[in-house]
Amino acid sequence: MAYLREHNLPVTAQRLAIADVLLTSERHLSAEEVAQEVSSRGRAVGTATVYRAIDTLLESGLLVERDFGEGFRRFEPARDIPHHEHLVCTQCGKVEEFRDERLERMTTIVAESRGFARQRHRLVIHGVCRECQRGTAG
Amino acid sequence: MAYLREHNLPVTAQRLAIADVLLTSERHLSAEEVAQEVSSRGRAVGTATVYRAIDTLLESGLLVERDFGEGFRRFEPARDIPHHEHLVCTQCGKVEEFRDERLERMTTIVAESRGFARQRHRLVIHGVCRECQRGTAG
DNA sequence: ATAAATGCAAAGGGTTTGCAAAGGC
DNA sequence: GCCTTTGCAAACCCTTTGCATTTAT
Repeated sequence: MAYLREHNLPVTAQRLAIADVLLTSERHLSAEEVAQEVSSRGRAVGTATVYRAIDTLLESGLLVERDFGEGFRRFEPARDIPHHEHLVCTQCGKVEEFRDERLERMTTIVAESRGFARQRHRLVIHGVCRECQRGTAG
Repeated sequence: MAYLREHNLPVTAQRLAIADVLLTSERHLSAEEVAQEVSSRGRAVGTATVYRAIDTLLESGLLVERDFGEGFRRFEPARDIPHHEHLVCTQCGKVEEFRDERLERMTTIVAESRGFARQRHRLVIHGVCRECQRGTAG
């Protein structure tokens, strides 16, 4: 909300609720999940408002968007972690994050060896998490 | 077309044209590009037909789908290459492929260290290709 | 009071589906 | 002829946009 004030933007109840849900979440939420969560906390919000608030948060740099190839985007708070990769469970959808310096270097080397000026990369590993491996059916 | 016969599926002109465009392409085509290319070769096809033909080709294993985060899928023939990564130019859209054994191993190790049974992974490096670096505007 | 945010609903892009017509077998 | 494929259009999902209304400042 400091951001909102700094930019002379109205601090509305909806924006605060949406920002709170998104920026304190431990999970990677979709826009729909944000709307549901905000609503379940007593303050219903329209889909458009969620997307508009997300845009603002993305511009502010407080939020980061992810694409796990599901056909829609997910969002996570931009914590202190500069860059990290994702490990996604193909059964329960759980997402774990990890960081790997070697991978950073490797992508730069590969890019340069082919004449590309590396900008960024995206690695997603799909697998079955420990819990889902135990219970055969979840 | 051998596949079609083997599975007792009708060999239609549309399916052959779509398969020909997709399986002989050097580029990573989108569904729309396939439709355009087929049409430009004189045989107009409906969008639905393109998608249905793509489904068949994906099931057959002759075609592989890719997601470069553009909001739609691209397809490439499943050549002999078992698995490879992608290097995408953020200016002209050119896609280069490369293979890296270390990356394969690395993803397995990372996944296992976190209790995941690795299934697959997806790495896309974004950058600016040599040609686009030369000409400032293209 | 002004200027912006909200919410609804309609529109948009990519993809899928229903069904009558066309076509391979 | 039987059965599948085709093609159109409508439907679908996620997201964006238009516009009247509400709200923060």
